[in-house]
Amino acid sequence: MNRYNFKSIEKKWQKVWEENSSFKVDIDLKKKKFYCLEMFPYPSGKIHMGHVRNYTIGDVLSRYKKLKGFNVLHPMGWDSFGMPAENAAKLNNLDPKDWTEKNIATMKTQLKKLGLSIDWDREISTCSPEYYKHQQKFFLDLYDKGLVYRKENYVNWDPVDKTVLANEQVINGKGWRSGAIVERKKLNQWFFNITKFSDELLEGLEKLDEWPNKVKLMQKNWIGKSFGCELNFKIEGNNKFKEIKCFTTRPDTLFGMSFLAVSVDHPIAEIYNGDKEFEKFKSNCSKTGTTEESISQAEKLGFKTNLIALNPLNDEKVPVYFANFVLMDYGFGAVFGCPAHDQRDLDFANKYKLKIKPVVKPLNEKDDFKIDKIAYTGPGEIFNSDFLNGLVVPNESILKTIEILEKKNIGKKKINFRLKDWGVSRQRYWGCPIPIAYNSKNEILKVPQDKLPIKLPEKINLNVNGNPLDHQDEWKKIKIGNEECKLETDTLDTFVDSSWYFLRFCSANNKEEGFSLKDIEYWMPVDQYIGGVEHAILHLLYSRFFTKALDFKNDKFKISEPFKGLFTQGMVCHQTYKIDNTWYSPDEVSSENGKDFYLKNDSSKKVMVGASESMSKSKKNTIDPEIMFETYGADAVRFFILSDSPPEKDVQWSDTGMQSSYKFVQKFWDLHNEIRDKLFLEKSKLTKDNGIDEEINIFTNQIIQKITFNLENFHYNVIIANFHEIYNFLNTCKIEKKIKTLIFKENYLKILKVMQPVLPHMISECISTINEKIDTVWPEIDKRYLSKKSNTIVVQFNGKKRGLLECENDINEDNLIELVKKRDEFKKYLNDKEIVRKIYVKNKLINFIVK
RNA sequence: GCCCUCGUGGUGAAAUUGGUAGACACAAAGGACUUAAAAUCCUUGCCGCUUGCGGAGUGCCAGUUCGAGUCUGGCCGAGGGCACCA
Repeated sequence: MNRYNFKSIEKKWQKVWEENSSFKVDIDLKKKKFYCLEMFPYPSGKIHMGHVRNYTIGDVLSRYKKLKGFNVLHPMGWDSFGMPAENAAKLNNLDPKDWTEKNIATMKTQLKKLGLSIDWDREISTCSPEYYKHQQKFFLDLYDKGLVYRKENYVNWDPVDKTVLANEQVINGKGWRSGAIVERKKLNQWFFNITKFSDELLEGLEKLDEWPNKVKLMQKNWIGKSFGCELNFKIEGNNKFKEIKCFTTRPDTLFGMSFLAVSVDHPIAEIYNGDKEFEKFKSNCSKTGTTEESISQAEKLGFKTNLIALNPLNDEKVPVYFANFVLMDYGFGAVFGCPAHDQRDLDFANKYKLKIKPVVKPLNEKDDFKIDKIAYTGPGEIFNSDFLNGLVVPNESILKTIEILEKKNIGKKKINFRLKDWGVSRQRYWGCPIPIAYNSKNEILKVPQDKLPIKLPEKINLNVNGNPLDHQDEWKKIKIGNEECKLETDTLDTFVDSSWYFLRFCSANNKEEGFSLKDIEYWMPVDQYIGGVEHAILHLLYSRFFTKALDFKNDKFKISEPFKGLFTQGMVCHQTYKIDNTWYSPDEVSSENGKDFYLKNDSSKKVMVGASESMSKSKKNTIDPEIMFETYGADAVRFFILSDSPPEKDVQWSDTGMQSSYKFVQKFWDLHNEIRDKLFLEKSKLTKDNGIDEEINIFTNQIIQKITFNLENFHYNVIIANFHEIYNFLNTCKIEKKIKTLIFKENYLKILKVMQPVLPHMISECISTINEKIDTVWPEIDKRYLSKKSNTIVVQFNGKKRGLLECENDINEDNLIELVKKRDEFKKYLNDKEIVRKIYVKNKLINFIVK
């Protein structure tokens, strides 16, 4: 038997694809385009299983669409600016550029080994001046449009990475990369005015019907639009502060107000400058901080001021508190407290013995409706509220109240967003330089076009405090007009790099422009974007913003959303192994029975088997893709990574699963060779056999139908099951000696074609061993074979399945009933019984209701 | 606390619109072939009794329906997101 040698055959086909530029594409107006894009990798060193899964999914889709006749753009590049390069370089005295380029070379080789259908002529790397020079132009373009500004403000300062983090990059009060506790620091920073597009970004979500709802919802919550009312409260007790502004979404509960709460960062805090008690309270607040869990448990705390606020509706006087649950950066940093209808306010009121006056009662409640420990936030009607009484909550009450408040000049309608502007300044070397300079008066000047790009200096000393670029005095010098100026030394957040790379792929080799309109008009939007859900907010929201920012004040740019379809794949998990606090990798442990694990080099040491978790270097539960390619071949790895779970869910790596995928490849190859001998060799005599031909026609068309459906719907795990069905069917045919007809041969070719996207190397080889051309056509489905000549009909009595009946196709109800009555096994259900009702579902089921 | 998603055999999972629950695989047990192993193939997989059949069965409890994994309501559990966001 001729064993399948994946090593030579995979190499062979990868070479063929490379030499023929098989996946190189250009605009072809005669063809429909399909732009398939997977999130590009950060070149950290080697690819990991997450990449394998991500790129396999995209590759199967791309190859399928190509066979379907689409002009498929499937590019790859490198998100190559960023801190790991700088940190690694610092540590080992290297240049970030060298480190990055070496990693790219390694990972590119690895990706090629996976057999991806990439147009490598379009490869891009964001750290190359060829890429970032365009980004600098876009920065200036956005600056001209007023979408970029500089302001001094408090920033999230990561003391380990010595850089500024965006709000989104602060997770639980810690830097997303370093894990260090983030500090507050005042700095001059560059901002993108993403909030200008708050509404558009929100509304755009509704049109993205090929995005997972989960992601859309996360973005919606992140943008956090709320509708309410801005209110002015008169303040007594201090000459300087006569008024405090509040934002509320529940103006209709204003009659229930019993205190006013402001943030400790509110301007009125000035009154308490130097007050020891207040300082103590303030530092207490910052201890509970703005960070999650700890805070959610934290008690509601207040600091009573000497100020009095007047309820604008009835001049009722209420106390003013500083409160730890009010944040300065949302609304106006002040809220009115209505304990009856807000749980936080209620907890606060109970603690400080403040009045609790209900003003909303559920319908059908009496006027003595009382609030105890739980605030009432449900629907109902307004009461205890003078001229607001009787309004229906919430539909009528909020709008009507705002109307009334506006008429009385007390407040006005207001829409508030949670979204904040995107701070893009980073005090790092390894990023895109910001094309801005400052003259001696510290005025902001754009770097003129003829001085672009501002290239990063190379081979500089990175082991300095703060931003290495600050120390590059020569590099900083730039002459603008007649003025000696200094370059901005901040570089751009790397999320800027990835906010437009999908446009660059359309014109990857255009030296003059970042993209050409002609190219993006044809290729954009990305038809299918595939990546991890961890980018649901950051990257995906920034990319949407950047696209809208380019579109802003630009009639020629006609794209408003970059990604038409989005698919978020799950993670690759593996069990973890641990002794005490030391992690061990899967190849350091072994097990005889699959339950108890011991160290390989010391079998007396029992290993604790932990939960299956997402593969990570720190837990050492990783499997190296390259070792898998070498052991089992790329096709088998592709097959396995798709097989076990639906792609949107996490998948558990399993050695036995991997081995069985390998076995599938081997046994299919063997079977193929037998089929080739029987059907495709010159000496083989093909016959005609109506029974066999019918059977193979039905099977082939049905399986192609299933595979096509599953491809279109990302049910890739089911496709693998379909492949097993194919093997099982063909193998049964072999055993039953049915592989001998001309029709069989035709069908077998079709079957090979639909298997090609998943197993491109082996199937290409299979097709070439039977001297057939690998054409670019996905087989048509012959619908005649989708409906069978006969059907298995379920026979039910009173809704219970009592048997099956094989009937001719489209049998009419009366004939079917006759058939059922004839059968012995059904007689016991019909004897002495009256048929009350019959439900017949054509070709599927008949249900008798009997008495 | 709020919002979202998901609960199907020993395991990973299938089941386009309500219409044969458990496809396909992994693991296990038994068997066939073989001197043996590998490979391959077959059978079994909840409960009850004799082959055969009957019963229960998709987290739990109700409901709608001739018929519910699928629809509705309530509960329990797991995962994810957001957060004192007014």
